This record gives sequence, structure tokens and C-alpha cells, in this order.
Amino acid sequence: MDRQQIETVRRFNRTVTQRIGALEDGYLHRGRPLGEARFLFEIGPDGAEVQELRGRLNLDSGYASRLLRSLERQGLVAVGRHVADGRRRRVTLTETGLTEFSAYDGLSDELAASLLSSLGEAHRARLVAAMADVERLLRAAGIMLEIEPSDGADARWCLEQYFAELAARFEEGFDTALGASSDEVLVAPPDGAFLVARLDGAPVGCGMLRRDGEAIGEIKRMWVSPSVRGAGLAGRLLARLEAIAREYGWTHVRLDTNRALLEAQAMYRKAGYHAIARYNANPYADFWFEKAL
Amino acid sequence: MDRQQIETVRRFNRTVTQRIGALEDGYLHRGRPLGEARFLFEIGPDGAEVQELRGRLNLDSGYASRLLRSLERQGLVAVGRHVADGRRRRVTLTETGLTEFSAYDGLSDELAASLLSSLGEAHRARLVAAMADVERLLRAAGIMLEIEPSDGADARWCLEQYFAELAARFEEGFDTALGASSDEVLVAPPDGAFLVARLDGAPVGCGMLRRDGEAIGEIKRMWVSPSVRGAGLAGRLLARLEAIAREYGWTHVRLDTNRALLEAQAMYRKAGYHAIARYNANPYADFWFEKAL
DNA sequence: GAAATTACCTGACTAAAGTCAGGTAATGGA
DNA sequence: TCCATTACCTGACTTTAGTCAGGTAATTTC
Repeated sequence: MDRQQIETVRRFNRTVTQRIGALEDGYLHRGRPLGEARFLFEIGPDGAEVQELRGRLNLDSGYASRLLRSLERQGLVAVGRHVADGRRRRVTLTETGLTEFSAYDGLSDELAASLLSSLGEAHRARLVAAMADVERLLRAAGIMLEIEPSDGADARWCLEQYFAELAARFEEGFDTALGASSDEVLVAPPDGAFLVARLDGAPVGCGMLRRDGEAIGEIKRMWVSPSVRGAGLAGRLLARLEAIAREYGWTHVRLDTNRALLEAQAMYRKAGYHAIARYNANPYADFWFEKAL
Repeated sequence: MDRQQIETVRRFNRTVTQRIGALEDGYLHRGRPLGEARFLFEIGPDGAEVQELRGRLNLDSGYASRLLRSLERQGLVAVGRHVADGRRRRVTLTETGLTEFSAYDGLSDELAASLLSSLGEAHRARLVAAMADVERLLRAAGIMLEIEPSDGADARWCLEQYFAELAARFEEGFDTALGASSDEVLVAPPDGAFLVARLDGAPVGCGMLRRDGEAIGEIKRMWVSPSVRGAGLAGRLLARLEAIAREYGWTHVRLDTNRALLEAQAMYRKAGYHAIARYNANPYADFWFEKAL
């Protein structure tokens, strides 16, 4: 990695933690210890499960319990049973707790506004745009790809999203029975692989490779969640699937796509794919691409 | 302020503190309490004065002293007298301390690299560029402008930088005796004002307004430190000086500039100034501008 | 040259953050 | 049905962070 890039990132880290940290110290306490304040804020107006909060804030179970007890004593939260599982507990904010939450919410707004306040309009817009970029790409950088069974819960969830999107975008609609033949449902090494992309544990994309001839692979089911689009995840999935095909010793990968998926076509071309003749009977395919590995 | 902008800033704060914070926790401890680690890192290979460290890390003097003692016990730092002032103390890293510092330095690099590692080259470059933007503009947003005596230490320091830069940039060089007539040395309300721009207490720019006729002000000595250029500070200084002139009830402001200062000319035009005829005898002036308030 | 100020130090605190071992009740798999 | 696991709780800690009141020696101010 470039030395200059690393310097920039380090300067960024330094400046940002300094500036934002200083402001947060000034603002977000409201006389309460930081731990309690964060816990309260994290519960949010919709409530949350203790387990979830512990995970999000990375707390020891004893510590979390104590924080909860303290907030309860202050009359800010109410703890109830989980509907389905009697061991788990659901925390919700009381009336008072909601008021406190709103106060924190307002302070967060003020904090954000104060960061921008001294800049002129043009520079403010630039800062906000750059922040949006950083945020999006930083999230993207946290996405991990992993090979998983294609019938796992998250894999199936991704496929559902994928098919729903096809149905919405194809002019002709999309019928799973026609477009997703059952012989593809289970792919596994060494005849293919199903990749799931996760951000903080939650699936945000997928892609699949399956053998389609002696030394040829087919790439299918490439899907990227709208929440992380525009940050290169599709490219990463594609590159990883190609790498896997290469490991298997395959010489080519090919894929088909629908005319409605314009960005996808552009991406395939950019990744070195070229158009070939129809090689399958997929009724939804309008274009066919291939790449030598 | 725009609701959307505030949302973006809040999302940015959240994502950044989460991602970077999580990584820093993982990395930057080396088994040591965070306070000690930060203190050690802040001392740096060149050493530092205790006072300075206390200021930078915002520590209570007792606390700082204790941290210092602890690092000393661990054989990481040596504390010596200040050359000129026997009350102050200078801290330097020992051999061992330097090794530790390098370890932290290396970890910081790794941390930065790990942020980028999973992105492709193009997106990585975009992230780094956006980070540089955020960093620059966030620093700029922390700059405060204040009216100060034009013979104060920081004001004089700024002017020195300003004159040195003129000398370097003017084709014909710059002679303070010719270019900076002594009658301008002291400006104060209600006949003018000297603005100093500070970032974290350190001066990074200046600008001056002085009466030059019944209801006319002249703007002079606009200087912005190279460390904060490109973030709109000059525009802010100019706008503030105009606002002051308006408060005084003046109707016009004017200024002169040298042909070598191209960005300055562009900025004046953008701020609504138009060229007028020569109005003074400044031997270094090539253009004269005016703006009605 | 005395008095005030400054830079740092020490001891005695407190509050907050975090850890650990051992509980109880609910749940789920063999 | 029993036994392991899970989700949470409690009590008894330790560590870290931070504050405060008073010191001492060097320096500055009047």
C-alpha cells in the first residue's frame, strides 16, 4: 500500500477523533456517566434486546446488567420478557426515558451542526459530500466475503432479495420457477461456491459460481444490497469468484444478464468480459458474456 | 442548516467512531492503559515538554505527573531540565521507549492499511481522497477568527510569515520598508481592526482593515498559512472584515494586490470586488479593487 | 529583594469502567 | 427426560481515569 495513502488515513484518524471526540465530550453526557448515556441512547425509541445491546456496545454481561439496573432505578427504562424466549429480555424506554433520549438526539444534531457552523455554504457542502463518501466507503471496507452453503439462512435471504429485485426491475417480471432452475440450488467446492458478503454480521450481498462444462464456470446470482451500493462490492464479489474458478483450474467464466440491468453490463465489460453468443436457455437472459482467466 | 446535511454528519460520526474506534481498541494498547500509551506516543522521538503534553492531551497536572512517573519506572522515558527555565521539564524517550514508540507507530500504519485493505484500487483512492477532504475541511471548521491588537505576538508572527511569502513570490522581491508603511502598524476600532485566525490556539492566518477616507476602508495583510489553504479561510477573513466595516458604517472597502497573487485576484472577484483605478502609491501594487457594502 | 506566579510534584481521594466466578431460570437437543 | 446450553443476574473484586489540596523550587514582577 502507498505510503502517502497511509499518511493520509493516519492524519484523518487523528483529526477526526480529536475534533469529534472533543465535541462529544462537551456535549453528550448530560451529567450521566458515558457508559449509561451510550446504553440509553442505544436502546432507542423502539426498544431493544439486552443481548443485542451487549453485542453492539461490546459489554460484559455483568456490566450490561448493572447498567440496566441503574437505568431502571432512575426510571428511564422498563425491562420485559421476550415473547418467544423466556430467558431473553426486552428493554424499552419509559416516558422519562424517551424524553432523555430526545435530549440526546437533539444534542447529537447540535453537535453535527456545530461541526459545520463556521464554514461557508460551498465548503460546507463539500465537507458533507466528502463525509458521505468516507462513510460509504468505510462501510464497504468492512464488508467480508465468505464461502457458505448456498442453502444457509443468510444465503437464502440474499437470494430472496435478489429475486424480488429482478421481479421489480425486469420489464417482463420474474418467475422464480422459470429463472432459477433447481439444479443450481446447492453449489459447493469443487463444483462451485456460494459467496455471502457481510457487514457487521448482516448479509449485504452474494454471488455464486458453478461448474458449467469441463473447465468453465458460470457466475450467477450476483446481488448487492442497496444499502452498500456504489462502493465496489459487486466488483469484489466478481473478482473473488474468478479467483476461486482459477483455483479450481478452470479456464473461462461466463454469465448472462438481462437488458434491464445496465450497471451490471457496464461492470462486466469493465472487468474484462466480452459478449458471446447465447449459451443457455435462460428465458430472462438478453446478453451473454465470457472472460478468459 | 439543512436536515439532510445533519443526518449525513451524524451517520459519518457514527460510522467513523465505530470502525476506527473498534480497530484502535484492537490495536493501539500493547497491554498498556490507554492513557499511558497515548502519553508515550505523544512524546514522540524528538521528546517534548511536560507542559506541552499536558496541553495537547488535556490532562490535570497531577495526573500527567503520575503518568510520567509510571513511564519512568518502566524505563521508557527520561526527564531532564529545560535549558532556559529550571521549572520546566523536558521528557525524552529512552532506547526502550523509542522501541515502544516504533511499535505504536507501526501499529498505526497497520491500522490505517487495514482500513483500506479490502477495497479495490479505485475505491481505495477515492476513500483516501475523501478522507483528505474531510480532514482539511474539518480542520478549517475549527478555525476561529478574533480581533486582536495588531502589535500582539501572534499578529506580528503572522505578518512576518506574510512578508516572507511576498518576498518569495513577487518577481521584484519585497522590501518591508517600502511595502509596509509604519502608519499602518497599529489599527484598532473604530478606525480598523486586525483579525487573527487560530486553529487550536496557534495562529494560521490574519487580515486587517483600516480607515482610508471618510467612509472607506482598506483591506490589507490578508495571509493564510499553507497548512490550511484551500478550505475557504481567506473568504471567511474577507467576509468578516467587510462585516466589521459595515458595522462602522463605512460604504466601501478597497484593496490592492500584486500581479503574482493570482488566487487572491480570483477570490476578490468572486467575492464581488471590481477593478478600479490606482488609489495609492504602493510600489508593489498592480491591481486595485473595490466593493460597495 | 520581597511577593506573586509558574511548573511540576505528592498523597489522598472518588467515580467509572471493566472483570470474574458463581448463581438461577428457561430452553433445546440427545 | 435429563443434561448441556443460553440469557441474564449478583456480589466481590481490580484497574483506570480523573480530581483536589497542598506542597517545593525556579522564575518573574514590582
